[in-house]
Amino acid sequence: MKKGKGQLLFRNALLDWFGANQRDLPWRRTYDPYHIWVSEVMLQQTQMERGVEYFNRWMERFPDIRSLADASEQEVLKAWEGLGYYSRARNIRAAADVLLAEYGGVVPEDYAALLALPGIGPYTAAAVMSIAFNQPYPVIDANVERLFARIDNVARPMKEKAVYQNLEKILATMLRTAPPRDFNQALMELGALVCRPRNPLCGECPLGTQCRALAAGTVMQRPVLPPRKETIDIVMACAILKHNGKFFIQQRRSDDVWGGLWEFPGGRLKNGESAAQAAARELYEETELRAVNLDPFRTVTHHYTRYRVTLHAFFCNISKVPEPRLHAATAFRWVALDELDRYPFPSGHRQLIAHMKR
DNA sequence: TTCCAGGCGT
DNA sequence: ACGCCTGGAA
Repeated sequence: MKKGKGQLLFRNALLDWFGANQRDLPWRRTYDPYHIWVSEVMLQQTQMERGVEYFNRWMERFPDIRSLADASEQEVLKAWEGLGYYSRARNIRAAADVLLAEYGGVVPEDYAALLALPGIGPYTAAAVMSIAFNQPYPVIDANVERLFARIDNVARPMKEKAVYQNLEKILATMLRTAPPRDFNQALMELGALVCRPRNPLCGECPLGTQCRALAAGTVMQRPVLPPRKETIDIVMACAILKHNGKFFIQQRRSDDVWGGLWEFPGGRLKNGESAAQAAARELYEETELRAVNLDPFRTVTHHYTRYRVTLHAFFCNISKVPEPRLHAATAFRWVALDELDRYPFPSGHRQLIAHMKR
């Protein structure tokens, strides 16, 4: 991008567009720092429409930092259920404790203090500083990277050090005169609504005359993305154990995938093993309970990271009075079908529960 | 059915 | 550098 006059044109066109086109979102009603913080973390991973639903439910349940700090981790995970990346929910909860203990329950207007909180990195700290407090900190998220990759027709990955530092410099310069709250939001909003990853609306873009990728016909090749990693298929089986009308669930360790969430015992098939054999074996290895009457129920698929999981579920019983000994989990419960909703489950297990209730 | 997004912690 | 997670778009 050109310096001086070019940057001024850029900023004015961007701010005019934002003034006329910004969406009416719940956290834009007050710009309360707690609202901005939670919405930024939620929106990092969630499409806007779903994010608004989760945000509104969250604020109803945890209207302020104190109510969040008073809540159990289970309640917080339940409110986050379905969003994925559950460490983020645990981190928000942990940060609320720190804010209460060290900052009187208030979000500090201090970049370094924000950065030191669990789950807050450079992006979120800059977003809270600029959007909540209107301070001149550049925010660089994927929207901003994509927008500038196209404006400047950058042929290298945006994460490259020199490329990234150049972008930081441009934004810092513009923020010397632009209003931080509106400017940063405008960049991200334009990236989300117009300069979209697929099907960008270049005909409606207020920066079209300044876009080098548009002029060069390379919009769809920008930004340059790193090569995708291969998807790995894995097959798993789980045992839905029913005894005296209740179902056995166990809670995953907090340092593991889906930490703190609940599940039916299960695991990966070994070489040459059938799904039913794996379900019974995993149940025994994880709980020392012996399955009888294994009955195929449903097969569901879900994804995490670069794995595609096919999960075979089996109903089963046990013959003797149960006293499980846990080897893969931190707690267990016997729960009636109607009560399962109170516990947070990973996506695949929630699919199974939905089928059980039909 | 496949592909895709995306900041933080380790 | 890599793992975390999911639902919706293509």
